[in-house]
Formats: sequence, C-alpha cells, structure tokens
Amino acid sequence: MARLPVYQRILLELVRSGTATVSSEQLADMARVNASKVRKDLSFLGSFGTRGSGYDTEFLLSHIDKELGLDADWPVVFIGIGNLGRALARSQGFTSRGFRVSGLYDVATELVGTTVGVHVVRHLDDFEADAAVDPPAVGVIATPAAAAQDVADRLVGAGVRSLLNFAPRVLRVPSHVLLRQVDLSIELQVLSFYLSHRDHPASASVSSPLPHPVGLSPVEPG
Amino acid sequence: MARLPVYQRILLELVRSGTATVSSEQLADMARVNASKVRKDLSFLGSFGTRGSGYDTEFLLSHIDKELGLDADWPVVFIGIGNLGRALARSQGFTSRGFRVSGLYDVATELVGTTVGVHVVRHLDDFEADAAVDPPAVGVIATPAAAAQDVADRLVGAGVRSLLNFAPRVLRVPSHVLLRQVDLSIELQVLSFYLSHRDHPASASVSSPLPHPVGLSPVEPG
DNA sequence: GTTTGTGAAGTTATTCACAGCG
DNA sequence: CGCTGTGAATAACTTCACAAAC
Repeated sequence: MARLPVYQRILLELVRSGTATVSSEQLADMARVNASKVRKDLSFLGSFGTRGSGYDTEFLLSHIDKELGLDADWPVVFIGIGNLGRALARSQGFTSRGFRVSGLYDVATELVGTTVGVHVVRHLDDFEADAAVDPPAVGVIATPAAAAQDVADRLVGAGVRSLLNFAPRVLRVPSHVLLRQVDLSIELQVLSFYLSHRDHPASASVSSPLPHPVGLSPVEPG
Repeated sequence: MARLPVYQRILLELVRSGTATVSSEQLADMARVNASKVRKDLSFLGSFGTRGSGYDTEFLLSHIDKELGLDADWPVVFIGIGNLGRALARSQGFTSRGFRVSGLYDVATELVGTTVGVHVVRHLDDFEADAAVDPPAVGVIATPAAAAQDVADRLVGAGVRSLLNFAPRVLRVPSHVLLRQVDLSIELQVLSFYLSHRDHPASASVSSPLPHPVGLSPVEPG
C-alpha cells in the first residue's frame, strides 16, 4: 500500500501536535485523497476506528508503523558522503523511525575523519571490517554514477540485502537483494509534463482537465 | 503517464550508447514492466514503431521529450543552498533537458557569493529584483521546514507558477500554482515495508509473493 | 447525530492474443 | 518471420452509498 507512508507522516504530526482523534475525512484532506479511500486503506490493516468519533491517532500510528516495519531497527550505511549523501544522512526521515545510521563511508581523504551529525566519515576500505562487527541491513548509495555498481557489489558481498540507489545508473544485483532506484529529477519531469500542457506556447489551447499534480504531503519530522 | 520519464531515461542512455532501434520487449525489460504495457503507453503518443524491427530510439526519444515538455526551456530558481539544494542544483537531471538554472538563493551570508557549478549564490533579498528581469517558471525549495512557507509565498508573489518542495512541510499555495511535495525518506519507508515482510522476525513465515520493489530505473545523465 | 466499515457499482489500468504490416 | 498496434478480456483500483456502531 503506497499511501501508508503518507498517512504515517500525517499521523506523526498529529500525534506531536497533541491531536487525539482524526476522522477519515480530515485525514483525506491532509493526504489529498478521497475519504472512502482512506477508510478502505485503513480497514486493510484491521478495524482501528471508532464509529462516531474517528481514529485514535496514536493507536493508528503504532499500527501503521508496525505494518511499515518502522517498529524495527535496521542499521543503515551511507556510501558517498557528497552533498546528497550528507543531506540524506542528516535528514530526520532517514535517521529515525525504524532506521539507525550505522556508518558513513567515502573514498575522498579530505572527507574521511570529518563528522556529519554525530557520525564520523570512515574510509570505504574500512567497510568490510565494520560490517563484520555490525552487519548493516540497508545500504544507501549516493556516489557518482561511475562508482555505484562497484559499491553495490561490495555492499552485497558484505551481506547487505537492501539497497537504495540515488546514483543515476541502473544497478545489477542478485535477485535476493531488494533494490530501489531513486531519481530525484523524475519529480521535475513530472512537473514539466504538467507545465507543458498548461503553459507551453504550442499547447495554450489545451482544454483537457489535467488532474492537479499533488505529490506526497510530508509532515514535519522531529 | 507516469512511466514516460522512465522510458525517456532509458532511451537517452540507448541513444548515447549508439543503439539505433529497440523492441518493446527490450524496453520493457529495462523499465521492468510488461511489454504490452510499453506498447500501449507508446501507442498513446502515436504510431512510432516499425513492425518487424521495433522503435527508432532517437525518433521515439524526441517525441517523448516533446510530450514531457523537455523541448522547452524553463528557468528554474533554487531557494536554500544547503547540502540538498547544492546536490539538486548541480545534478544533471535538474539542469538539462528542458530546464535552465536561472538563480540560486540563500539567506546565509557565508553562502552568498560562493559559486555552485557556474552559478553564484545570491541573497534571497535579491530574488524579487532578479525575477523582474528574468521571470522564473519553476521554484525548487530546499530550505529548512520553518522557512518553506515564507519562501513559497515570495516565489508565488513574484509570479512563479510551479513549485517543487523538498522541505518536510506541507505548503499552502493558490490553486493556480502547481505544487509537488517531495519526501526523500518515503523511498526508505517503502523499502522498510518490503524488508519487514521479508526479514522481520515476526513475519518470517510470510509466504505471499510480494512483488519485487523495483523503482524507477534512471540512466546516466550527460 | 456522527463516522466507520464494506458490499456493490463504476472506473481505470493491465494483460492477453492476434490481425496486419514490414 | 518478428514485432507493432489494438480490440477484447481481465484485473485492480476507486468511489458510492448505506447499514451498523458509537
């Protein structure tokens, strides 16, 4: 269920702001979807609502967290501590709720030894030894494209079974390894599609009612 | 059509590697989808394939580019030149194929005047004057969450009609403004979902065949 | 009265399967 | 022959609408 993370974020904000209950309609507004959809989605997890008053935010959040596996504690290593890697490793979304930074690695000698948040950047050559002591579950690759496949091979070799690849290159991994390729510029291309069908000189007369391109609605992380 | 950017990326790589034609099955493999889906998707754009041999990569790419609006030249401003903003502004995906960096802005005096790629970071206070000269079409917000709404208001006030928000806060904008909220940690949560249904101690016996979580398959930008 | 949970209806997307073109 | 393009069949998803629960 691809909308679960969205509900999770919204509920997290509601819990933090002290809201005790929320109706499907309120949740739907915040997630920018239909209220029935929210109810169908949530009924998939079980009957957690109270008719007449809505859902208990804290109770519902804990169940979504469990469903998403955010009640676990997966060690995550970050490879490639450039601008993007640093941004990811420091972001609350990547360092809380189910995940724990277990190591930051790079090959640039001027980066090795520096600190990012509370963590010290180590040389990639130390990775295998570190992994033997504290085996990482997830590897986040934010290296240049040319290095990504080698890094992926080393991660897989060290037993990492899940990869998140931000480098703009398609990776080959064994079938038992979970891989998600992430391309930040896809968002811009989607925007471009709507832009061109709305503002483009060549299509100024397009009258088809395009749906409003509303993406995920993240809420404030801690 | 949400898969168009994926095909675009794959075709871009194929064209660069000198591949002249590609069959729907090859494309499907690379995009990790079904071959009929590729054909249906592409037939939506018109009849660009040649029966018996496949699609001309260059010809097809140019048509997808046109459909996505990547043949236009939208000026993009980046607000918030921290780690993420810098990573985005430097990435090929954000600075080519339909987009042009028209300005980088921040409020940190130690950042103002520094260069990112070929561009100089300017103070946010200069934005309105700059925008009057070269009106930006798209604004990319990569500020801290607390600043995001103010920045969005200023961008909209200056006539920007499309926003891409990477700050973890839901923005309110007038209905004529296109807004996409992007949350980088959603990818990790999706991974977490699969992780927990595969590796989690509590569900080690789950036998339902989860689909392999393969995301977008970006290819090397120039 | 309010709001959930859910069958039924409606809609959209995916896959099949094959005629028709190169 | 190989491969596209596409109607028909299938499946997935979304919305409606309302009975049951609080």
